[in-house]
Amino acid sequence: MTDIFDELQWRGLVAQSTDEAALREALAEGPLTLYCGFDPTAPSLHFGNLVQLVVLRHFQRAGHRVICLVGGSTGLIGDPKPTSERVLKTKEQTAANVARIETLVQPFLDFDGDNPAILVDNLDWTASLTALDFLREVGKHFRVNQMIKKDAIATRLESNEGISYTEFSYQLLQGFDYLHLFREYGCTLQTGGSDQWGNLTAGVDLIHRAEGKAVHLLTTPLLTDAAGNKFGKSEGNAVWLSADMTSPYAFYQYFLNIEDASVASLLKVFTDRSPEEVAELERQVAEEPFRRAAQKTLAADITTLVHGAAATAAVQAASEALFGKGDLGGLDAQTLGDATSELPGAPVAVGTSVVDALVAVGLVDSRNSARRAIGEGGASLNNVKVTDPERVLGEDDFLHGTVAVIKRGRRNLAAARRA
RNA sequence: GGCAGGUUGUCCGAGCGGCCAAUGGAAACGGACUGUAAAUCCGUCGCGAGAGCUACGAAGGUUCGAAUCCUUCACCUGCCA
Repeated sequence: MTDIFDELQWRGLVAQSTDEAALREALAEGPLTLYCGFDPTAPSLHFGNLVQLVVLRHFQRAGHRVICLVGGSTGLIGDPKPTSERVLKTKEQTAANVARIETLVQPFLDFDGDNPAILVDNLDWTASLTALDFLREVGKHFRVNQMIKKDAIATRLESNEGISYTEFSYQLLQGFDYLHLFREYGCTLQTGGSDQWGNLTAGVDLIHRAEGKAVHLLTTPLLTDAAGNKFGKSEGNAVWLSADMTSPYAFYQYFLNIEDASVASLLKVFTDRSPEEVAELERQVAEEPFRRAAQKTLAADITTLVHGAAATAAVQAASEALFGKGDLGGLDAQTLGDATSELPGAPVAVGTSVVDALVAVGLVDSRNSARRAIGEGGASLNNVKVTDPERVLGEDDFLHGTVAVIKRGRRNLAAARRA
């Protein structure tokens, strides 16, 4: 499988593209330049952005020139969400987010070699642009009649939320990025999530009008589980790529717990596994599901990609120790220490109630729900179910005198470290 | 600027003076089952041990008593200027 388009298609990374035949041809003719934008709406990138990074990675490895754009200016405006108006971020916040994202992106692409990826910030070419010039040079090419037909805009216009002029203008800015990169770098392909289609086409139209040239788009599908829900939420929180926002342990666990029905497709999307390897893992899911070989491979591969091999090894060992059979008391101090260091936790003093410990350690967010959890039989201490709501942590509960493992539900663990 | 409608818990959405911490749905969480999966069934779902406290855009007011009535403000929507 040498054809990049075929490969992306097999991996389930192609949702929609402009003129597929023309794009295939362009890709086959030789290296082209493409870009994908990331808006600094948060101090990190998340699961959804990971899909885009993986796509860029494939393109770079196939010999194409990749531009990674961080939206220092578009982030100040805000991409219209179909549901509601965004709250504007301050310039300082946005700049800080840009800086974080620029470093975050480094491991996914090769910025040095002989086909280096390029990192750009659209603030560089929009900051000095005056409103008048922008309206004259960019705005003149846009028809409001078309702009209001885009899904996100249309939805907002119909809702009682409305839309600000600021967000309405977003597509102009993003379109201008593509035009700029087309002029500066000869960029002729933009990739992005399928929900971005409306914004992406803005650039294609703009280039067509301003330069009379046809350029390409390629979008990735929204990844959903068997029930049609978006992936990328763990415990109601986004799965972030930054270790300080989603720990490598939580990150690994998220993928380890992917439902059977979805592992194969995620393996294709996120790992470099070949069709043969994926087929073999699928077979194992069907025949020996309890081994969860596919989930383990998926979790290990992605964690390695995002956090590196060392972090993966640590997190795998911790998972083995904490979820392996046998009671925790049997673990030696070293293993226990390493394993629990991967867990979220908090210092807890001898004599603290289990209720307070559950709260302190972050497994529940109020003492009420801690009590509820115990009442439901959903809390355990060192893998032993806690039934007495008055139970207090004693000396002996801190294994090796240092840490007690608190569990809520089947798979949420935290460490109560002796204060 | 005028007129009309709207703002409820994570989300959607009832309530229209006491019986409302607030119907219903979704999400989420827990238990049973299994495999740290899915489906299914059962349960929970503001804070507080409790008395109680805090909540229905914000601030005041009327009332024994307000999410429900009045006033002002903010924001949103529509129509008219």
